[in-house]
Amino acid sequence: MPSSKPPNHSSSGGAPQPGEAPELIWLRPERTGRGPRPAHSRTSIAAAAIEIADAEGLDAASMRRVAAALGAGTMSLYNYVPKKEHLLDLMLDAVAGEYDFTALAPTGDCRADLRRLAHEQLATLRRHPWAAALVIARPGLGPNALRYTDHFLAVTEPSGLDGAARLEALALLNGFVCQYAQYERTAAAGAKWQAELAGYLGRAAMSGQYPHLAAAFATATPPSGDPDTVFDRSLDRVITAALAPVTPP
Amino acid sequence: MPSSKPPNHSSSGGAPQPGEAPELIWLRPERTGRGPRPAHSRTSIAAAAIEIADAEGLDAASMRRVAAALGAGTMSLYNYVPKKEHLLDLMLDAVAGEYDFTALAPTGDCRADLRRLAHEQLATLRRHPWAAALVIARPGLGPNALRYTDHFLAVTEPSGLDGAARLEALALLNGFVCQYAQYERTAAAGAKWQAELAGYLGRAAMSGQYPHLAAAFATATPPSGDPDTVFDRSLDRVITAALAPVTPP
DNA sequence: CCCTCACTAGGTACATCGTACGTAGAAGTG
DNA sequence: CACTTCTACGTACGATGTACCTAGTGAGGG
Repeated sequence: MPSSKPPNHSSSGGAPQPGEAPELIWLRPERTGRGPRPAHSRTSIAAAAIEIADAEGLDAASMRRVAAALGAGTMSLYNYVPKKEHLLDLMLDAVAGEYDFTALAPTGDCRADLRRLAHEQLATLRRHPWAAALVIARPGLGPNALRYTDHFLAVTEPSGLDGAARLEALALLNGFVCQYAQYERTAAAGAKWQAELAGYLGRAAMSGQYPHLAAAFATATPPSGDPDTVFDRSLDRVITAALAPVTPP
Repeated sequence: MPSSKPPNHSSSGGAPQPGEAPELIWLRPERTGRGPRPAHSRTSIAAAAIEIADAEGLDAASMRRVAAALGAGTMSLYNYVPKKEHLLDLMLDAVAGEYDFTALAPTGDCRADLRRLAHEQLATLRRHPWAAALVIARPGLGPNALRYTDHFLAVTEPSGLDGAARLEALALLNGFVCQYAQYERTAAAGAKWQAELAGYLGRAAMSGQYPHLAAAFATATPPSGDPDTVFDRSLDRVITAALAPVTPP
């Protein structure tokens, strides 16, 4: 369609309409009003994709599989999701929509609120093991992600930090929780190879090339309590770091 | 070389040999001694793959492309790298081998050493933009990664923390630096869409659905100094968090 | 009212990916 | 020497994302 659309149509408010289609899926209207009603919605598409990804992993959520799960032809999906990337955006935002922000309403105790929020986030990421890697890789700008950001800003209001610092704190905490979820995931996946891994590490430690590693292993207490304990311990440190005033000294 | 030749070839020393081939590539010997000499080495393979990934992105480093860059047939590569995953392992470990640990030798000032190490790591991740996502997703157990771990343990020895706590600190710091590198990457990639993104966020803020976000934007100072300043500021906080004693209260 | 055309649904086709499998030959061991 | 065990590589298969094309539908302007 090289026929350039004339600059009519009074671009939608302040939206910069550079040339053709916007890159962010959130900038495309879900429905324009003309033509037949779409048979599916973004939320139903995201739900179908999430169900597949939860059950069989992110790779299983291919365009074909998702379309089939919706009872649609493969290429019909491209009317809703111009690129596979955008499907991931929809999935992520749907996951971000699982929070119950009224139950997490700010209590005035900033640290406690953040702890609860982080635990909720970890639970969500455990429910959707594929999500952590995506959250790290992509910005997340859908309506639910914005709602999450807004909630975070509300919770951290009593901290005395300004907006920018609180957004940095959000990134820090978000990153930590995702990281931890990822760690749990690889640890669970690697449990089968733990035996050969232990042998490998043991041999590496005994090789003398890694003296400090060997020393650390010698004084290690493997279990160190249940897995949530180590999360809580690190979480507390990260919250402290995130809420620290901008220029301590 | 502690890998003493086992008297019987049924079990290789302390390595648990569950059924067939080990899952970690580091558990397969690079050379068994029998048959013709391999025409390539793990390091040369990793170097070729890294060159491609640096220039054209991680997706361009396909088995075919890497094999062609080595002047080998596609399937020959599978003699060295039984799975694509393992190629990524090789690449990551080669990147981890770029550190000059003698130049980063511990000085006794734990915080300063960690700052230098983190800056070196950020520089490395900027040189190889694809690496951050992989470091987050995979454990990293090759010889160079182990050397890095050992160095980190050496540097943090004066902190007074035990081995386990220092490994947690490593994960925390590592995660933060990778996260930051990823953020830089997506920010750079999104610079083109910054205009439409700004419009989108502005409209979202004006919609009234995100009051705290709108307030934060209203008081925002976009540049906030050069990008390294914000890294340094957060890095300091994360180092503090990572080195905090195990049970503060 | 009906015409019109933006929109939807869906099929076919292609390049590219990872990799299973089989064959041919070379280097080390007995 | 023969035998074993490795390397090298071509062919082939299933899966993926998606460009392009054909129909058909239903709301808007005349």
